[in-house]
Amino acid sequence: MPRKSELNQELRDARKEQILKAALIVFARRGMVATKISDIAKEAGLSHGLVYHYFNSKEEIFSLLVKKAANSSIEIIQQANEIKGTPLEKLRWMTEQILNSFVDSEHTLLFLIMIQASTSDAIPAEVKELLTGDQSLSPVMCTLPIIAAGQEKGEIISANPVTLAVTYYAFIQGLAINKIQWPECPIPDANLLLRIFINEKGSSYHNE
Amino acid sequence: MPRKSELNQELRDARKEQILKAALIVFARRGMVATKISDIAKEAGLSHGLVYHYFNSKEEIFSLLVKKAANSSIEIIQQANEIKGTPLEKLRWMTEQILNSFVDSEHTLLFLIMIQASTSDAIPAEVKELLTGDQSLSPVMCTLPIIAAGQEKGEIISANPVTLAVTYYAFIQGLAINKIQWPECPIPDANLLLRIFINEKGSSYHNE
DNA sequence: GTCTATAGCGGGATAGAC
DNA sequence: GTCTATCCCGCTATAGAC
Repeated sequence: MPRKSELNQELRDARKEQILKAALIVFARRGMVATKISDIAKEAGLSHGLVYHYFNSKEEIFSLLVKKAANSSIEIIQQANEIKGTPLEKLRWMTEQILNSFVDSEHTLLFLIMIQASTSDAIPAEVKELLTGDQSLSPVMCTLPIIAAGQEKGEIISANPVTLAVTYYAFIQGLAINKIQWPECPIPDANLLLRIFINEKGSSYHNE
Repeated sequence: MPRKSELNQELRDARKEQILKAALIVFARRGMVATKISDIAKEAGLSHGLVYHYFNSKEEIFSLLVKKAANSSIEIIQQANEIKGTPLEKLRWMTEQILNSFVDSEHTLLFLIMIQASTSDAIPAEVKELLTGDQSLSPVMCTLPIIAAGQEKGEIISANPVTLAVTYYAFIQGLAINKIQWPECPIPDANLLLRIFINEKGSSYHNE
């Protein structure tokens, strides 16, 4: 492949990234339906016609962002599974990663995109399926084994693991939403959130 | 006032309620912008023209629902303040009320309307002001005195009260969102949420 | 009071100039 | 590759029949 077209490809990819980045901002703040292609174009600093030179439709752009969001959220859980430590330490590490990511707005915005995609009936079915496609990849499902292991070990209270996971993710989603309403809102420490899990009485370290 | 027009007024109000109820359902699930007047009409079982006989615009309908949602959320906090008991007992009562209301879908939907109104830039400023108008009436602000009193008493851990309140409402909002993604999802017990507040003996959590 | 028909406009997507 | 002009559909809101 000649040098020139490689370079062109890179420029093309950079432009696509630029548009996606702009789209992320406006989609997260206005919602998919309320966002006009011209909003994205204005945010990216180019004409609305050019957006269609790089993407086929508004839905395609939104869809790519949903994919990106879903991947990065699954990735964190998988990384948590790989680090060594007790189940509770894995949960703490994961929680810290997520809470830290809220400082950087890009991750928060990706979270909001995912919430929109899963909660709004206005999102086309094909896009929603990106999230529900493989049930076993849902954050709640991926987290269950860690919670169960922690219960086995006595580190985590013996409530219904699904309820615990739901509650945990409710917190995460709620915090992401809060962040957009009130960008300077105080982000709690991971330990505060983990209090819902921790079995104070039978402390983990003496219980084996 | 003659009897007949009183009766007419009642019928008129009932129709308005019918439309509002239908609007609540579709607004919550699709978002304000994505909801068409014909969606509301279809849900209410009448023609789209008739909706305009009772309301002036889509925005007016949405706005009325936001008002209703804001009122009922403030009401719960005020009621919590009035019951007798320790601060923690007030928080428990309030949490139980809210979690119970999630069983009934109308309250959950009102919650979602409020989240939309406060998070989306696509919502007209006049509507957003219904929520931000009096800062001192925000749920976080209303809850701070209860939390502070609980800390005074030693019932509640000595973290930053604003952070605690933000975390608490993040849970609540997150659960409301969860409920629409997954209607049969397990709703946690109030005591599980309250674990973030409770100062158990041997708890080593400190902040600031 | 309730319906159907339609005016009017805004925005997604495309064509074509440069 | 980038822009402007425009097609065309769909939705809000209104008009007017019954």
